[in-house]
Amino acid sequence: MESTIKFIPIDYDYFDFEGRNYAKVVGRDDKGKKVCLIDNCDVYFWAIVNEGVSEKKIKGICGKIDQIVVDGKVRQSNVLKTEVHNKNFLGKEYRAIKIFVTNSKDAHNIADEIGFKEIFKRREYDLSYITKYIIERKLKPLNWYEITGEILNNSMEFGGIDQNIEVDTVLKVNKIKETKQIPYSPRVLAFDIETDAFEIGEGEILMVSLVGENFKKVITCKQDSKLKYVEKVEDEEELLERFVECVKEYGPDILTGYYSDGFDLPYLRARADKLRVKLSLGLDGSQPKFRRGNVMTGKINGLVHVDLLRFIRVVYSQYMQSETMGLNDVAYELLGEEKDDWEFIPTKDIRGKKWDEFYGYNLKDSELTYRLFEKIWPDMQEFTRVVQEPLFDVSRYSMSNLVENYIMHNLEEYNEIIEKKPVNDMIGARRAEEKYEGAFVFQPIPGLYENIVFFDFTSMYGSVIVSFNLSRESYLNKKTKGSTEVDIGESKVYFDKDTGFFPKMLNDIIETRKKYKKEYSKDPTNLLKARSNSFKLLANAAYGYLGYFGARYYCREAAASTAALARKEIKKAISGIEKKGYKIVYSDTDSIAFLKGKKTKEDVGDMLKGINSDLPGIMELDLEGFFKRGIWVTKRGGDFGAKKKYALLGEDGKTKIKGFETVRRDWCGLARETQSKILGMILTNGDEKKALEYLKKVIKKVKKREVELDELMMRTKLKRNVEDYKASGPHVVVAKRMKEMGLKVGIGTLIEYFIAESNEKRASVGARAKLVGEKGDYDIDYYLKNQILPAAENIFEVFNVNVNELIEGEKQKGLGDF
DNA sequence: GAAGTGGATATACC
DNA sequence: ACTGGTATATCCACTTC
Repeated sequence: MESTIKFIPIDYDYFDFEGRNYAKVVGRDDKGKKVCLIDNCDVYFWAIVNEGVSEKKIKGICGKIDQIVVDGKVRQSNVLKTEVHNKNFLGKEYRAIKIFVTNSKDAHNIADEIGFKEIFKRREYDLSYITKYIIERKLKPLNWYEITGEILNNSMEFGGIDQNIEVDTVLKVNKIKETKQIPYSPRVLAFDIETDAFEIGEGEILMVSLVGENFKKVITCKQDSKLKYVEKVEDEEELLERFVECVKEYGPDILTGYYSDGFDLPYLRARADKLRVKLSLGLDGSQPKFRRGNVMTGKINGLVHVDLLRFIRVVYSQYMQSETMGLNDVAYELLGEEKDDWEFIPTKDIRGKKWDEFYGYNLKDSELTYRLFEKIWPDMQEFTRVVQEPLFDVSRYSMSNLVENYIMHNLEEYNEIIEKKPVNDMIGARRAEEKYEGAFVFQPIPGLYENIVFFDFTSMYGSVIVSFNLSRESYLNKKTKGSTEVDIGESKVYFDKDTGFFPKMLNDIIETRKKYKKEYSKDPTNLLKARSNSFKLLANAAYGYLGYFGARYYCREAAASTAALARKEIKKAISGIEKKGYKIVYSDTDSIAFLKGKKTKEDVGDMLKGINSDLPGIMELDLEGFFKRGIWVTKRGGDFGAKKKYALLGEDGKTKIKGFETVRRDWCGLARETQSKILGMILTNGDEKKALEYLKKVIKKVKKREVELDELMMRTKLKRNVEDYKASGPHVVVAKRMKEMGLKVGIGTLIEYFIAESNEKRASVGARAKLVGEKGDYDIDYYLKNQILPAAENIFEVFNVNVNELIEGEKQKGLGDF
């Protein structure tokens, strides 16, 4: 029986039946019912024919290709048919043979059989079935469709698939039609577990919390509780079973956790395996499956498992202040709320009321995760719609992957055949290429400045790429009529005047970003800001993508040209500003700072307009803001201004600190706080006297050993495994010791230590580095000479005050008496 | 044994 | 390995006088 429903695709999967591929798409209808679509699409790849090969010859080749059969271990695969089309490849038209095959997984093997000298390239055999399916059938994630098809009800089709999947309707698709978009909020369930041991599967799972809409629960096999949300079960087996039941009852579209790819989900699975319980969370009754890559990834059939940490890392981390990407810091920054306090103690020592505290802590984690998800969802949704890959993948993609998939899913309108992913030797060759020259950074003159204006180019690199048509497909081997010449230093390179698909697509992204930025200026919510930022990120990543060795559309010349033209344009803007009588203070990549002087804000606005009217293409210079004061300092051990280090006082009274030790987490808290206070005092008062008093107080405190150890801890992240270090800095020495103590240390571990006094006169810093709890008093000399003073030195140097004399107790030259 | 230098390492800026 | 280059600054390990 044929029926038509409204449908929004959420989760994509595929299966093989009688050697063919079928898509299994789970989503909702407009009444909120769960629906699973069964559908398929043509599976094919391309053989691009060399120029000048006759049609007769092409036909002959098609005939041979038609005969190809590949015997695999599991199945036999063969070519179904061939067609000849006119297609573009890197913007150029070719004759191309479309080769239809039985199974997507065998496309590569069949492509390997095609070795005719008339064939110039074989392409698109390296795409996943899901990607192909979305492109072919235009069933894009998180968009609404009208689906016509046959409802499978106790049908024997596909081996009785409809009886083995827990949805309200299973529909075999006949027709897909895009329809009016209606608002959609996914049904979300957040979860979090607490365990006995940190190592995956080593300890017992003590409890698991679940938070959804009007739903909260903690399931535990430990002590019973009067708390309403706590449900006590007999043992761990039952806990796992009950967890699965609760998830099923709630029926989420999305199951979300924080670091759940790396901890919660694999832990649950490992315990289930150990206790011989089936963790059948999948709608088809299957257990979560894990893919081991750089990081582990856990997939559940039919619902989307989202590990919030992965998406936050890629999309937000650069815009966040948090020093760690842990749930506590991230929730505090994005939600203004922290985790509950809870000190981990051995389970056997937890008694009475302590359990209730633990349950509350566990629940809070899920609550924070749930609310973080709500906060981030608009962006995740937006990215998924734009990139057009399943939510599961988009929430985990790296920036380059997001850019690349955006390109791949938008190539159809250019009639383009998709370029292949580079293979190993190609990647090696690209990585071996020399670095090209990057951004321009202005050498500042140290000093305290008043009334500073900041301009910045909106999405500068992106707008350069669009304005000058820089990309792999527009890159030319030689100069042609109307081509753009770019001097990249080592050579001159040329780009076509016809716009490539890459710059065109990038233009769309930049337009979208502008739209959100405008909305944000009218309605300054965090969310709109984040959204505008995420598109800015995508636009900026497009440039990095061009120079990334793993990119399908890698083009070093285009990347180098982008940087070269950006340098040229910002230098032009700088001299334009100077010509109007302003003094430039600083500039880095896409921003310019100068002194307002006696001019008015209107003058500045007019000047900006003038510069904008001369900018090429879509390039745009924007007013970032006015600042009351700003300070630039000298580079340590040099007598010139340090780049990428300055502090500003905004008109709103807020300070903005860049590059200083204050913002570096590998400096101790005391040095950072001291510096931050000093900068604040100097910027707000315009003089250094108060700040110097403050510094003296801090020094006295350090000398008297009145500083808490907590403020003296240094934090450094391991970027490799302990054994792989050639040089052992303090954090490596400490990490090695931690490892000997049986603690888990590896890539990404934040090593915390302080420097203690030593009897040995010339012991290295590393030899004096101690963990909390290790014996030793903090080294007064080290903290003064290597932390507090260096952090203050360059700032006071601006006022000709030498703070180094402070620790000897000498009087100041530059200040006189006070 | 002090001083200087280059490499390794981490982190920030845009 | 999972966007790019530019820049500061530390500590270690080595060389030099």
